Amino acid sequence: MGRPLCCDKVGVKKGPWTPEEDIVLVSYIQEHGPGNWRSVPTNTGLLRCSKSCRLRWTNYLRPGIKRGSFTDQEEKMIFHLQALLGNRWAAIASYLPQRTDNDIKNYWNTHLKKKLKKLQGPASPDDGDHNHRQQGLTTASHSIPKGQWERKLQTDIHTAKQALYEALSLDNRQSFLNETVIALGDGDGVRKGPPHQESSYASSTKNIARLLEGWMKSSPKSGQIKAGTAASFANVSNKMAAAAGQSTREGGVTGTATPECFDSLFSFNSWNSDVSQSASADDNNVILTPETSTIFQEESKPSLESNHNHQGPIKLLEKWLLDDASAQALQDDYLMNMALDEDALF
DNA sequence: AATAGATTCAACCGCTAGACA
DNA sequence: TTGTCTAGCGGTTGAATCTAT
Repeated sequence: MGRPLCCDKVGVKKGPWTPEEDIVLVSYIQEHGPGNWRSVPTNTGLLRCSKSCRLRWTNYLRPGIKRGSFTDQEEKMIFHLQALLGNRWAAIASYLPQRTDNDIKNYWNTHLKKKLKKLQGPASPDDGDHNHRQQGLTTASHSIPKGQWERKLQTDIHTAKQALYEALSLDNRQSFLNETVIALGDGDGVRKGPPHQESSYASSTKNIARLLEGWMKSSPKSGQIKAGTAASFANVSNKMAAAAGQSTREGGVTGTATPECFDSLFSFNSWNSDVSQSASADDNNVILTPETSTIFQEESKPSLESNHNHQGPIKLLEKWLLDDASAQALQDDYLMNMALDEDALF
């Protein structure tokens, strides 16, 4: 009796999620909360492995996710954080509450890496993503197993500090930022128009609504979607229908259509959390849900909470990273002198 | 208009850490 | 201590889409 495979190849669907599947998943999580992913496929009837469900939730359906182009500040933060943390996308994502690690990773690989290469001019044949870091860190994530490279990272933390200091030093910092901003704003850094996925998804949201109407009339195939899900599913479908109508009415399908749909879908306006507050800066693309607000506040970005509870250097660093205005106040001398003790960071 | 190459990003895969028995 | 299981992470892939010719 081997261990039951998470993604049993037989009978497990792969590939892009359909809107119907999304709704089933959202409905289920609305009702039961996230977690216990292993039971999700069983309880919902979704032909997906638990991993796939979790991924879909965390990367796409989870409330508070902002989609669409990254702001300059977000890009700067990613630059800084990547320099500081390396390719630890989940850690980086914890500083960008509205972005998923997958999003940040993709954005780094597709946009920022190139910007960085441009900034640096002709680079070594090695990966550009590590070039700006100190040699001590360069190969860490490539050739050293995770645990070991963590240790190496700690060993080399002072080297890293120096690298960061140099990058952010009084003279360099401004120019670094300027260069960054210039490079990031040089046209191709600006996304032209909404991502196609969003519009296609948005339009499909409308389709879901229609589809669901039919679905509600002729109840789902038994076994396809479990009974417990059906009630909230119906609720969701009604709201989805309204949302889809709204997105259609509001001047065609745009890049913001999806969040609007979801926002309307859950008629949620007052997610009073740090996440939503930070989201409010440019929250036209934020997906928020209501019932989930209490559940998800804690769940959606667990690391956030712990980060916010952090005191000391990491807290200040966080402030520096999150608050452009405070950046000046937290200059290099602080960065150099702050107790970058390994325990605080890792 | 057709095609090829480039780009994007959602999803998958494999691995690891942590919890638990 | 050891083995099992689950959740989570980072790297990679490939289909969809865009852009250039």
